[in-house]
Amino acid sequence: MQRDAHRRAAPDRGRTLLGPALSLIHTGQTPTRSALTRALDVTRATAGAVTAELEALGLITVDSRPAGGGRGRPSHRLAIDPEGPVVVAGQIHADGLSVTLAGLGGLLDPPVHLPLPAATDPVRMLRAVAQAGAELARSTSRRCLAAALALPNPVTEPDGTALAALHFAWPSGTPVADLYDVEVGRADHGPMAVHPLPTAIANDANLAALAEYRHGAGRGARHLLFVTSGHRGVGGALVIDGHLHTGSAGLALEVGHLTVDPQGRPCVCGNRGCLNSETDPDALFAAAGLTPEPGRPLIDQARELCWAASTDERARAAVEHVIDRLGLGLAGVANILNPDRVVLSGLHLDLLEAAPDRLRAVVAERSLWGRSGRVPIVGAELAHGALAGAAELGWGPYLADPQSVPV
Amino acid sequence: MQRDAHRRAAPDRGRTLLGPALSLIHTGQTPTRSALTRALDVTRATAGAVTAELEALGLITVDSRPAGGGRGRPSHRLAIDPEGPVVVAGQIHADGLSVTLAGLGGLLDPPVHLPLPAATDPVRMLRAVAQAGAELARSTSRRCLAAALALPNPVTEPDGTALAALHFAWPSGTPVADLYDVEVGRADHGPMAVHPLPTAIANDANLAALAEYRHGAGRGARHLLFVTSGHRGVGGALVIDGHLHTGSAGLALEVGHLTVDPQGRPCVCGNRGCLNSETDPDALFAAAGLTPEPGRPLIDQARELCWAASTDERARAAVEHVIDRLGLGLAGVANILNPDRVVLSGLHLDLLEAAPDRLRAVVAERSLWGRSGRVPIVGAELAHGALAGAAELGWGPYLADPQSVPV
DNA sequence: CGGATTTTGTTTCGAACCGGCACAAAGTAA
DNA sequence: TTACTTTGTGCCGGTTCGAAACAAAATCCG
Repeated sequence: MQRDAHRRAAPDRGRTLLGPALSLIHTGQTPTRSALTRALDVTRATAGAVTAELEALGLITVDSRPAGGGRGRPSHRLAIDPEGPVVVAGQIHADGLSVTLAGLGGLLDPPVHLPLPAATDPVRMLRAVAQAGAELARSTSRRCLAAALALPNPVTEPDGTALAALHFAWPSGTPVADLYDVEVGRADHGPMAVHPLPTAIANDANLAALAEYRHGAGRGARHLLFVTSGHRGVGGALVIDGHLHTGSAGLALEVGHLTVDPQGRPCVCGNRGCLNSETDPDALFAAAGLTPEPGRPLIDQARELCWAASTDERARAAVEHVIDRLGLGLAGVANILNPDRVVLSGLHLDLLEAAPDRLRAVVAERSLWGRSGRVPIVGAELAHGALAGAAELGWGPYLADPQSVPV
Repeated sequence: MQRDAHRRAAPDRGRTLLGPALSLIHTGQTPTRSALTRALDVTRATAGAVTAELEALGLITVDSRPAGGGRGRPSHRLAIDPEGPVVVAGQIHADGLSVTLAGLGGLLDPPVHLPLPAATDPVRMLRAVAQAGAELARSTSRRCLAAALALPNPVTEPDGTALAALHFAWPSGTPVADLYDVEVGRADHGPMAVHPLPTAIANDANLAALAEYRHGAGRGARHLLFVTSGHRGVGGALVIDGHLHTGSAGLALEVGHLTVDPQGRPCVCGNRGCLNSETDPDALFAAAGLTPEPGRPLIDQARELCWAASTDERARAAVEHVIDRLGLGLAGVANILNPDRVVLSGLHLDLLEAAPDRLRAVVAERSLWGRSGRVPIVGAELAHGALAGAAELGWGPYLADPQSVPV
């Protein structure tokens, strides 16, 4: 008679543990109640109550069939509810806009890509993202809880203005957080959306770092240094014990203008040999003595040059030239931050894969403390790191307090 | 009839709030129960219970006479009990050993200074510190709760071994934490000491940063960058939201070998123009075209050179030369960490005071984000920062859980 | 000077949250 | 089948904190 009963009333246990418990399930670390008991260091009774509460909130499901294993009573698998709520995750990048829906567990729907609108002023671009997200939200039966956006520019905190949006000539100080909130408020996200829909924005490198930390190559690290390279230049981010360190104004880890070759190429900042100008596609082509074909995206051609390093002598030499400078920059930052893992993305990931041993050797050579300073350098694992990070940003308040999820 | 009653039994409130409350009183932020109520965001009832518990533990006193002020019933001042427990704080530096007793509130007894023993092997130096501390502990009627030590070398975590103890030729990897614990265990700290006396060690720059954050020039900062220069070279430390960031192995912020002048002076690390070799006393004298007098401590002469900058043209030029390089290094680190305050100590403090505007201008010029990157640069306030930090280290467990203080 | 007002401190009660324990459930091992 | 191991749940109680009423001690103001 107890089977298929109505969802039980909220238990009198596990209120403050809901957040940590959901975060563990969200990152795939605790597939069973028993694992939750150990990870949270609570009694089985408490873990059971927490599980029941999360199930009642419609966030997780408990597998009806036991998952066998060793001796003793088998545990039931806990999983993110595939029909649970979603957030809208968006990204603005040099090529256009990307939008997707994201449930818990780091699971993204296949992203929708839109070309850059003809007018790239802030309001119209943010409106395009908000409307594309609203369309996705209307198309699903799942509740929509938030809309979050990744930007290719530094974002100040706590006011949420964008700085130096080079690609789109946005004025520095554009209040992107406020503008996006307005546009999301105007767009119709359908009857299943929370009203008003909470919004959040952050820098794409920071968000990609957060996503890698929770669902990708950064799992299990304590201090994760993330470095990426793309159209905009070099972006860095630091995750400390699960929290992004964005500095007092959101401007930490802007490592693009670290000097790695005093006699190097000139940079827009006025100096020579910045990490930006020494490890971007132009630097790679210059080192190879080649000129990129006009018309095709520069970043794609640079990646092909990396892939050619195993067969083409000139490509190999160019890759090594750039890698030596990247290694200097990474060692400098690692000596300051002493991370226990470094994750590379973008063009830096292609450089790493072209000559992993050389990059690791250069960094180790410049690390101050020998063995203690030897830090693992690995590649990013997520295909859409910034989008996945935007999803994390949107989910943030609900992961901290699952009871704030509307019924 | 209630006056001078026995200390009341422990109340049924404020157990988990004891630590935060004591920390607030410890840092002088909440001199009254009413301020505690606001700072902890609890009810007056809870703040009152917390206060009573801390008083019962013998850690604080409540002033019997009201402290007047505005309207309404006056509040009673809360203060650290001057007869409360102490910890032994020690420091090993190039000139010798320093030891003192420290109560809560950042209050140090006048330190006792000892010359370096003839034999500078680890065991004998640690024994000398432990015995000097034991003598102090025996001489007081206050209970002694811990012994903590500041070392001039990088200290790895969590194992507590010292690296590169240049001045004393200690082998890299010396297990200082274990050795000090043994020596403290052997020394007699008197009948009022906890047995066995807990011990802790850490790097002096990190500890000085922590002390400045809690009791000195870093009060109120969120992200504090601390940089000091002394006999050993440059030491850095970072406090994030009240916690030291020592990196995954305790080796963060070792900024001495940041390159600030590619054509600069050679450094022991093999490169040229490291922050160490460009801002140490030798660099200052070289820039002035002077040779220090033999016999007198180099650091003292360098400080005198800084003080002479206002009157002596050659000293002024030398100070500005060094300051320009120090500014480059500070800007580089600040661009990575985005702190909201920079505190300078040691010779760097003398440089700052000799030409504060120039140093601030150099850093601002090299900061990436204009106004947003302009960070206050101030001098350290504590006379014995590392010793005060060692006291903080020793008090740490009790600040986190005041109930662990033995009755 | 004396009551009104304001602010602080205390007492009492109850709610929320979690551990301990006993028991039940569901598998494996022999 | 029996013993054992491990997992899940119901019940009790303890700890901790908030709400509210009350009490206390000052200033304000007529």
